[in-house]
Amino acid sequence: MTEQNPLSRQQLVAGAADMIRRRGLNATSIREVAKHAQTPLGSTYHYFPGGKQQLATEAVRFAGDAVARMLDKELRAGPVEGLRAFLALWREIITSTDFQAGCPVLAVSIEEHAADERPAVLAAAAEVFNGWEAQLADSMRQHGADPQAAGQLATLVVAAAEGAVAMCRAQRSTRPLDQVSAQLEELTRTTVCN
Amino acid sequence: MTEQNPLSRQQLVAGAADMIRRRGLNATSIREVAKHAQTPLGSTYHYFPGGKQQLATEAVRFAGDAVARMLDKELRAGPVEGLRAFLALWREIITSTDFQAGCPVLAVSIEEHAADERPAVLAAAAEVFNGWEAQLADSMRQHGADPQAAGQLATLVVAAAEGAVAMCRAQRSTRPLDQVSAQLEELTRTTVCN
DNA sequence: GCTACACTATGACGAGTGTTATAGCCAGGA
DNA sequence: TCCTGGCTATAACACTCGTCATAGTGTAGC
Repeated sequence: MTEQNPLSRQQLVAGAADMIRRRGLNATSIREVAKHAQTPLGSTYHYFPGGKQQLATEAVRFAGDAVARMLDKELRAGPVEGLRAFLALWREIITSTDFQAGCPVLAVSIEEHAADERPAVLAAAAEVFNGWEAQLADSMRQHGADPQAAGQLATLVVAAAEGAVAMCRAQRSTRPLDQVSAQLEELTRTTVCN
Repeated sequence: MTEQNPLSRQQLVAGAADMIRRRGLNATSIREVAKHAQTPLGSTYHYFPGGKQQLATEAVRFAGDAVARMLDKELRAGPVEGLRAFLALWREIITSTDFQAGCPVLAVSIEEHAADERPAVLAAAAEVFNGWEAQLADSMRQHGADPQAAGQLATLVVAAAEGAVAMCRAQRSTRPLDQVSAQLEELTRTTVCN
């Protein structure tokens, strides 16, 4: 078996994303990511010469792309259906892990970085957030929503979903996300059918 | 000077809260908290025999109480004014720290904990979130809002604010919070004057 | 005076961290 | 056959971490 290199690489990235969304960036060590992916520690620095920074950045992009692909597919049925799928995805993540996992993009956004530098992983997180927002807003606009209102609502959707997921983990309850979901759906419905 | 003991203790708690909201719980070491508060490391374990767990728990409650007191005061002018103050506080925190600081309660909610245990710090975070929600919801109800709608909207306010603050840090821009603020204000206005 | 006790100073323990270096493996091409 | 180069194995470096123990300080109350 020759070309299992990219396979190991992908497992590393996926494993890192999974650990980051459960424990946060700082508590995710390269050693444990490698062990979890059954990959030697040395290979990590072979695949990711940029070290932890690069691995984390790719993990954020990986998770962001997975959600974006799902959004792209579900939004074809309309903005409300896409929103519902987006919220259902987060609900599935927190319930299927017994409130242990959240969003790796959020996790990365609130952790340490020196005052003067702007780590690549933060920039990746910003891009992911912007991408989700753009997908949701575009879909609303294509269904007759006021362009500015669509942009604002898309931001609210992402912010409320991310915040609600964190609150669900703290309270060990899906109530925050469920309550937020009901209101976001209603808002989207009225914004689309303006 | 005899009774500066509680002063050191308070500085430790306040410093821990500040570091947690900037770097997260895991990147906040007791050594650095002690150094920042100009307190010996040994004193930390004198004041907080429960170790890091206890210090973090008190820091979360400290930060939560500070916001709760502010909310209590500003909500006396009405739900919309209270909401405005709530959102302005977060805006001030992120701008005055050049997007370095966020919410310690959120930070603590998304970090590591073993699958079987439920750390005290997580319970404290849940209480803080519930407290903010209750304050906002009660104020809306006292101003004629539908009880159930008030509860839902209060949850949305806290979730959206927390999520928006994190997004602002990632994007180094107050835009997410500003857009979310406009919509939450509008929603609160229409919910109160039902 | 002197004891009691809140607090400090200091150092150590074992464990874990990111990162680097070096030697070794083993399939593919010449 | 040899050699090359992607990958692995292993160990080490120089930290930092939470926590504990122990000896020492100084002030308050008797």
